Amino acid sequence: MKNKLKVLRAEHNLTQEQLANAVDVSRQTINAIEKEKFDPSLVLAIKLSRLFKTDIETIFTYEK
Amino acid sequence: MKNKLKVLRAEHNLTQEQLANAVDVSRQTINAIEKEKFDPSLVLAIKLSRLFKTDIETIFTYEK
DNA sequence: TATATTTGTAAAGTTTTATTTACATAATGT
DNA sequence: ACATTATGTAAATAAAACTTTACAAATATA
Repeated sequence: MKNKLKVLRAEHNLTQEQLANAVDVSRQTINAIEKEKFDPSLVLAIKLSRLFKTDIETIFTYEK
Repeated sequence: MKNKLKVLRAEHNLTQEQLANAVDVSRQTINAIEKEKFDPSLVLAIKLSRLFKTDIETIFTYEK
């Protein structure tokens, strides 16, 4: 799964730590998702999509 | 988190097993999600939303 | 250049999601 | 009533998401 987290975060001028705090996870979790080490849980994906006011699938794209 | 899986599945006339096969998980996983024992992964939520041709948040509603 | 901030990463541990096997109960069909 | 199909549930295990601590490297700023 690919994601546009890093770009969205940059557009919103947030550090990984600020974003982590905003969605209640650790900074390392944000970093790991940006680096595509793993996918977020559904709840975290929903929180991120709400924060960035966009659809989950605009941020996270799963092919096939 | 709440979900409308059971209703959607009924509307589409699918058994838990058929739905499980369609989205590549075990029948017990579908049952557990319907019974709200746990939330699906993001990938599974996406697969379900595609199968039922609706948004993730129409199926899964997370409050607050 | 020196300092502070931000990012990348790693290891060990916990929690959550999903699997397999198995069995009991409920519902449907003959 | 009996057999088949569908659902609920449980235990043990595996895999994935996430945490904490910690440190190195990159980037920005004084």
